[in-house]
Amino acid sequence: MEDRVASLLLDWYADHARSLTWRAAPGSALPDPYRVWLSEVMLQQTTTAAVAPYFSRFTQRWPDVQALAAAPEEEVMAAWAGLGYYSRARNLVAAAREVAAMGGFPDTEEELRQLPGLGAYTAAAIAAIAFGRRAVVVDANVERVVSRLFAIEEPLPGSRKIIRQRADSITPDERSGDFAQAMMDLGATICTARDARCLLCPLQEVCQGRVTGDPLRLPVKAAKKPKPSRTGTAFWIERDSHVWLVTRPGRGMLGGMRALPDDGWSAGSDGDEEAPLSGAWRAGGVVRHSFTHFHLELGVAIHAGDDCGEPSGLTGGEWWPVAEIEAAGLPTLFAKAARLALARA
DNA sequence: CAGTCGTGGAA
DNA sequence: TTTCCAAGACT
Repeated sequence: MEDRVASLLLDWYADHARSLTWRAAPGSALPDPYRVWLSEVMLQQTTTAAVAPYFSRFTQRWPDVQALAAAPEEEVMAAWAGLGYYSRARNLVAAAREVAAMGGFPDTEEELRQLPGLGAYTAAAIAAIAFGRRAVVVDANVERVVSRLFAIEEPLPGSRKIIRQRADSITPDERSGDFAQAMMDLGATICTARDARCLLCPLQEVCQGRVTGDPLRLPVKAAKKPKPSRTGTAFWIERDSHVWLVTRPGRGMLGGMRALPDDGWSAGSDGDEEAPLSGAWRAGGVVRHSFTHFHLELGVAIHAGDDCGEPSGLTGGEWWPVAEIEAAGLPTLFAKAARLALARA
């Protein structure tokens, strides 16, 4: 059965591959490793629809890895704003500089794995897709498809080991890049998390999950913890058509990103409501935003004393032209807050 | 190993 | 409204 899977899947892929700008046509020449790498990093935990416009902007602005390596990190971070998981952007720059110094991308899974931001999945994906190497590519799609295909009852994440073994057993020696992308397309369009459209599936005749019962209940997953809810405050301080922005510490939430000053809210505790500046404040509204592991209700406080003397006590930030706030590269949470403040100004 | 780390769309 | 989840990496 194992060797049947690749054949069935690759045949299906020839006709049903999704058309994505970073992807080569099935069976065609190997795509540019730079574009494969960039797309794979952007696609980590991120939908193709969200990635598409960012991929276009990045490749237009930085057409190759040398260009990206030469870019100021700050500009790359700002260009990444809104896409989330910002450590990816920091690692992207670091990896680009390593690759540029090496004279090009390494072409083995093991070497790729050493680059910052490349884990087991991404290294395997690039080795297979960009360099035609046989690699066992396991992402959430593959986990789901394999769990159903082999009717694996053990719940995730404990089942990862057996899933990898099973994925290895069906990965072909040739065209493993197309095979990986076919598995992901199958998981994205047919064998999805909320549906199992078995009648449309090219693997229906070999799928054990379909025979053994309800494939939708696979893979079994451990229950998730409820998200806590936190409150915090962001502060809008405007003088002479400029707003005070800070750059957040490199590590942690929204690390390295420009932001409005705030009162220290975090996943673990509410903000302390302490303003960075004395004087009168007025309420600018509330932003509700959900992160991966907690909900945040962020109040926006607007400084009313915009005609007093030079604000003292403001350090570690910069005055940013309000008219160019879009170019500041604020993460979505603070972009929402800024929008609110500007609407109430 | 389990927690941290964004965001927007779908149900 | 709330939950789930999408081409995971890192600690």
